[in-house]
Amino acid sequence: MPIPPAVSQPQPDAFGQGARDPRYPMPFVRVELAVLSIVDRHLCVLLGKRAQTPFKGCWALPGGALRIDLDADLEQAARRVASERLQAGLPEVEQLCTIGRRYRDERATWAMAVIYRSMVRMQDIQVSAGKRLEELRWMPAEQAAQDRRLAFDHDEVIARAVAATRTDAEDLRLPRALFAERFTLGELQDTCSILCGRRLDKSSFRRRLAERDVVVPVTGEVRRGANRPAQLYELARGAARAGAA
Amino acid sequence: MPIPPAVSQPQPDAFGQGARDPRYPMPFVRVELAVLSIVDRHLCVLLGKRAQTPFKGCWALPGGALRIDLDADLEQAARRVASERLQAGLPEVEQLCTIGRRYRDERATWAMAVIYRSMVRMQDIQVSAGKRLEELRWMPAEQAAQDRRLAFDHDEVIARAVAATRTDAEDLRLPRALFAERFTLGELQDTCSILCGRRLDKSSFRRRLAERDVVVPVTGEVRRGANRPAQLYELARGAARAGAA
DNA sequence: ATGCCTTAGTTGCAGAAAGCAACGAACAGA
DNA sequence: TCTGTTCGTTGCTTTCTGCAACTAAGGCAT
Repeated sequence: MPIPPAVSQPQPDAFGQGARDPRYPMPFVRVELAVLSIVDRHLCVLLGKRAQTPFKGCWALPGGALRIDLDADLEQAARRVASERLQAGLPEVEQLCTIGRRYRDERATWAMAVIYRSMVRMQDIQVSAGKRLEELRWMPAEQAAQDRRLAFDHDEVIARAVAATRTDAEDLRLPRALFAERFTLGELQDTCSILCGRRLDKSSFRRRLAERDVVVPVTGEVRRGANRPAQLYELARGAARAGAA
Repeated sequence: MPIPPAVSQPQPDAFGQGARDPRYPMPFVRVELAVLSIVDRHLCVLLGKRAQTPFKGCWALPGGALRIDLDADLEQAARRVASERLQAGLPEVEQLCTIGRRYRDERATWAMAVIYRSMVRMQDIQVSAGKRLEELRWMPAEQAAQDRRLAFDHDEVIARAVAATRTDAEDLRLPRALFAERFTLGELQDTCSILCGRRLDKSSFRRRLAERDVVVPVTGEVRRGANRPAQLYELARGAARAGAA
């Protein structure tokens, strides 16, 4: 979105003016991350314990201020914030929603938060609390989605992130980063089952995978346990994200 | 989203500081409206012809700058912009997405647009071009969604708005404002068919309506034409928006 | 009044899609 | 060789949707 020319006009217009008019200050913009993962067979969200006011001591989604000098666009802002706060960059990020309102506090002006959602494998991300964070921890997402003690309205945001993740999984839109390069269909079903929050039927699950070309068998490769080995698969290119109905 | 206290810190932090630091200017924020309606049995989007640079002479979604002095939150900003640009307030608005990036132009800094989507009945809204707009017009949405001549990336935004409207209609999440207080099932099906972009089967459509309690018959009322009269219905309270699977 | 045309509303059936359950296949270990 | 495990498939039931036909209820022309 380009900035309109700084023509001096009495008020901001539908299609122009006002951008640099000091009488119309712009809000404070932050980017927040809803990083989800599966920990111990449960969908979890990464939360940080705030070391500073406001909401000092409360758990909150990690985030940071938008830096228009550093970030080319919002998604890159999300990635920068991620790499600064967490020790690893996020693979795929998906915009979830944007919240903006006047602050009720006495320090009140106006603040916005653009929320990005991302799924990662826990082992791919180094969980270490950045500066000004007392702690960084994986919390059960369902639970966090109802925890009114979270900072701001992050409980509602998490609820939306969980819902979006669920509908994605129901439609077999699977985030690449959540899986190893190769996997068995059993592992895949297990993961999807956790994301969907319900038991999945084996035969029906495989039928849907086949119909929508979500996965491709990796030729001639198997893995062994104390039983029949399982065929290995990988996500079909492109099909993962676009593999909806 | 509250604004953190204006403690002077060297850089904006994950959970604090920086809001008022002049070294970290905030972007220009606009609110844009994707107002959809059904005109002449076609899904259309309301576009304005820009009277000023940038994109002078191009068609674009109507919008306006966020006014943190006037708007309590983003949704209210969308409503204010609507009532200023169009002659009527919008009934239901739904956040669609947020776009933000550095501007490539020489006047470049950074600009964001929060897009809101709304469905209205054409007769409920006065289409009259506001100031600095050459013209305001309903354009076929499908067509506009592919029209690369639109200002900014509004073609893509319209495509997303159409897609969101379509999936809503497929799941029988129907915007109240699109319908009269009372209507026949034939009219309802006709409207949904246009939103979904496909022919709908009568019996299946009515079965789904019944299962999900989307509509309620208005007792003893019918309407007459040159044939059998039709039962009148109204949208079930609450069920319209939450009536998904 | 009778027949014809139109749209409203219902019913039956066929096909698609998802769930349920059982079966054989392939391995390790006893 | 037998057993226990998971893998992978197959057959059937259930559910949902789409197609088509049918009846119902009016207006209108004859």
